[in-house]
Amino acid sequence: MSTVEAVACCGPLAAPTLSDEQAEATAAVFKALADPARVRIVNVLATSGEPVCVCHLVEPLGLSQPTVSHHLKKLTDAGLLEREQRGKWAYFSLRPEAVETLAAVADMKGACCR
Amino acid sequence: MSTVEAVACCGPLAAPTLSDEQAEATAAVFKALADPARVRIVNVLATSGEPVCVCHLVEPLGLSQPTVSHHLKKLTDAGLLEREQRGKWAYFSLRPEAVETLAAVADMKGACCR
DNA sequence: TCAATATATCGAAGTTCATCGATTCCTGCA
DNA sequence: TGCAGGAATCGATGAACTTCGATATATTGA
Repeated sequence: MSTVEAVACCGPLAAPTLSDEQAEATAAVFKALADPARVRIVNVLATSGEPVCVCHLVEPLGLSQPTVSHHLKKLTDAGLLEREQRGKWAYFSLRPEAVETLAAVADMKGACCR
Repeated sequence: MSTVEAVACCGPLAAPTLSDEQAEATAAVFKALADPARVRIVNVLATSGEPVCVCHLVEPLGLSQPTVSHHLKKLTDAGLLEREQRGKWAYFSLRPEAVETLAAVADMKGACCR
């Protein structure tokens, strides 16, 4: 399914031309963020500034451990997160490249209206 | 369901604190963009610069008229689009306020890494 | 008022998704 | 080598989503 991360193939919403693949990838990136739990995860990682352990996400999210793991996988598959193994714990962080790309994809202030 | 438009309630991904309502609204905005057809619609509206008639969207999208209408409703309900009736035609355009908000919501360059 | 055209709504079918409990996999330690 | 604990995968269930054809609504012009 996701042989290549969506964030690496997506095109800006304001792109002059947008291929079918780019439109699909762009939608996939937004789909990765289209859930309250995943918005929370990204928010925690963005405000933390450093990698966060899975065990520190389960309780704040109020979801079961498998469900949190499921959401982390979706975000990682989309290319937004990076996984790092530290001993028996798994740490996740935002990929700086993805942060940059996402901001560029969602920014239509230049090309659009008026 | 959508008594209030999501884009009016959403909070930035990098917000220092994010209420449950904000997380939900932010996810709803991304969900509105989580489909290739809707990405295409937004792209057309962003590059067009002026309102676009529904009849000019059906053919390029390669979808049936009811399906295009469905996607336009989703985007409008989220607060991203504005509908304008011109005679028997319906014209849609990006809401400038939503363009501004979306860019701010997706921008984590400030709070995050580095 | 009636016919024609553009758009929205309805109902249905098939697919995808979120969530959980149970289980498996992996890592460090005794 | 075996055990303990953290995290990922599996299987199932119910909800939500996309898509279409058929139909309803709305607007114009005759």
